[in-house]
Amino acid sequence: MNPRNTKATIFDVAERAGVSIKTVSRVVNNEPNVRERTRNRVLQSVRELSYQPNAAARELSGKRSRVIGLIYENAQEFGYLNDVFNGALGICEPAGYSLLLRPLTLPDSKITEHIRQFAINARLEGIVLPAPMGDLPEVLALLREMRIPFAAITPREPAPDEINILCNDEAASFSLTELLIGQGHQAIGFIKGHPDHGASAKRFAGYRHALKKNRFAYAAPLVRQGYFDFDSGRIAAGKLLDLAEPPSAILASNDDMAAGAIFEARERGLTIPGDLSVAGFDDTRFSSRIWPPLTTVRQPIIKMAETAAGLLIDKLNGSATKAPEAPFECEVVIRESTAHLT
Amino acid sequence: MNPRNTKATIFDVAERAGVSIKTVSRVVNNEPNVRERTRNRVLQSVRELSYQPNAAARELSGKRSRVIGLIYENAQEFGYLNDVFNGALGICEPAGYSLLLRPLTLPDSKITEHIRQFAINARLEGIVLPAPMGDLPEVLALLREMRIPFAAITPREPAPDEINILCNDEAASFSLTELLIGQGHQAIGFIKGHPDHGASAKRFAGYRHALKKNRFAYAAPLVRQGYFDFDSGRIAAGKLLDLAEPPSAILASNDDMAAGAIFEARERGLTIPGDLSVAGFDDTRFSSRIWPPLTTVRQPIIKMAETAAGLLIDKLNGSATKAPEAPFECEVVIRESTAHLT
DNA sequence: TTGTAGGCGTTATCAT
DNA sequence: ATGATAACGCCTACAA
Repeated sequence: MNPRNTKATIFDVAERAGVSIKTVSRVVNNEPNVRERTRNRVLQSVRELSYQPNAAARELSGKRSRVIGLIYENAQEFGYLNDVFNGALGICEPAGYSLLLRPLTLPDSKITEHIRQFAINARLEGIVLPAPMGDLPEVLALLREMRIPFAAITPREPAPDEINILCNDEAASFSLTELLIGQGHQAIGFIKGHPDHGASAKRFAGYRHALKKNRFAYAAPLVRQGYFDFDSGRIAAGKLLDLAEPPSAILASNDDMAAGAIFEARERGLTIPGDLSVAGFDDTRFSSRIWPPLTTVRQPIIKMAETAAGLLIDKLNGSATKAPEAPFECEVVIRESTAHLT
Repeated sequence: MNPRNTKATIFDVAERAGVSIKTVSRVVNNEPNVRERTRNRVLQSVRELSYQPNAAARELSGKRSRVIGLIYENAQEFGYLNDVFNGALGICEPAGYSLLLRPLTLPDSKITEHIRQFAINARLEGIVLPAPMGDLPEVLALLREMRIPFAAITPREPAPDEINILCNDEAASFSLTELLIGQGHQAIGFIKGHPDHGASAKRFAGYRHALKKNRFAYAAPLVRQGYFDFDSGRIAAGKLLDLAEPPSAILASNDDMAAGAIFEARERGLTIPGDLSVAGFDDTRFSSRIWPPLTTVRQPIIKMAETAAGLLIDKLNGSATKAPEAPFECEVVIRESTAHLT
């Protein structure tokens, strides 16, 4: 297969092409001031020797590590993370960047110190911040202070000159709520997400807007606080079902909590969706595999992660800053956990 | 906090300690031949300047990249991978190694070429192979050829001088089968795992041994092939339930397939565990969250990954090769998806 | 026990 | 448009 387990240096290429190493360097790094013919000759040699620049030498000399970090909340839904990993990895590798992962356990009072050490030790050039990392003010402040470019995936207001990827959570939540309303549900419970996550507010807002538009009175008891995890969804659903007039449908701010709600309902002998409709948010791998399959909202997470990594790399490479991305579209996925009120 | 975003070089430390850079190098790398007093003086300076050796320079000069790769099957069960990541990451970081992830999609006819490129581009010093990567002969052959040390997490025979981490799958499968037998089940269906995974054979062997020990006749129709994924579990369960004399219990070789079996049973209007008991293997995050919660087997995956990474690093650091690890213990977790035959 | 010189493969500077 | 040469920070000989 390969000539030899990689070895060719810039000198080999230069010799073979009959030029100096500096010219090779110019070509390899896409610098100007190389005659077209020369460039081609060098490129040819590069191919023939399957030359790969030595990253260590590059970094030592040029100051660029070509390493990007990805910090994430450890406890989190892995379906989301897996998509983020795949998306980011798929972009970084071909672009010649390494992606280093760093799980963090929240809440973490020393989070800035942890990130600082990570950034220094790994010589990070940039950082990808999947939700909810981009929602933490102290993290953003640290990165700005350290002047490390980052790309956040979270529904916050895009700060000028900063990369931010988001999708239309709110519109999707609105649609989902209207779906439930259309199915005849009069009392729709809502389980809020973790208050520190930007998405929580958006999803709640969509719910409220749908109620208002359809002239439903907002009933505070029908709204419960959750924290995006299974157990909190279970507890919140329990409170909802304990109500004198319990809702006939529950909209949870993510699928983990929706699964918890279904679990709780089952414990009480309720049938889904006969006695209770349940919908979630995220469309994780398991959303379609629990019984009944969950009505939910699918975000194009892989694409969002790809875009985040891509824009970050563009920035690191000094490319022109792209126009701010429009929000990505979410898609409502209707399955069997919701049904018409009979 | 930090004096300055890291900068001190070996020269700064040498000057401050009044020694040569070589002496500093010796101290930093724990080499012998340094007087105790001198060593302390150097260490002191290192601390005062919060000196961190420049990784790039180190690699360029010393040939060591301190990068470890982790290749995994992309489609795989997340819960397993998440534990593997956390375990390996938790060991690598403090030891001064970077862990680079590389998802692979199986089957992959060019897998050796992909791994070769990954190893070369990332300058890997070693590789961690979670299941089922360590079950692929061509992968092992490649790594041996390239002389890249690896640590495999899979139930294969430990080759001499190679690191292999495993747990007693077979014993656990045996226990689980006996549990079902003890519950009065006379016909126990079995869904085999992917034939290319080492664990599949072990788990099946445990099932057969339990049958034999309890003087159950082995009935081929009760054994179906699966591939560790939800759908294959669903299909296999369907065939079992189509039998003229269907089993009253099904043991699936992993939880994904067990979930598929439950799903299929539900579709047919069966009650779990009333009409059918179902057990799995892995205890993923969702095993306890589906309804009913799944009886399964828990492997200490995090510890196994930690051990794998730890032994690999020891090897890379030239430490004495540890004695081969004893298999890790699995634990049967009994939940509501299995019950006495009524 | 400690220090000196040379080189690792690139990029940057300054000529030409 | 191209090239010679000096960094970059560390480690491995080889001396002392």
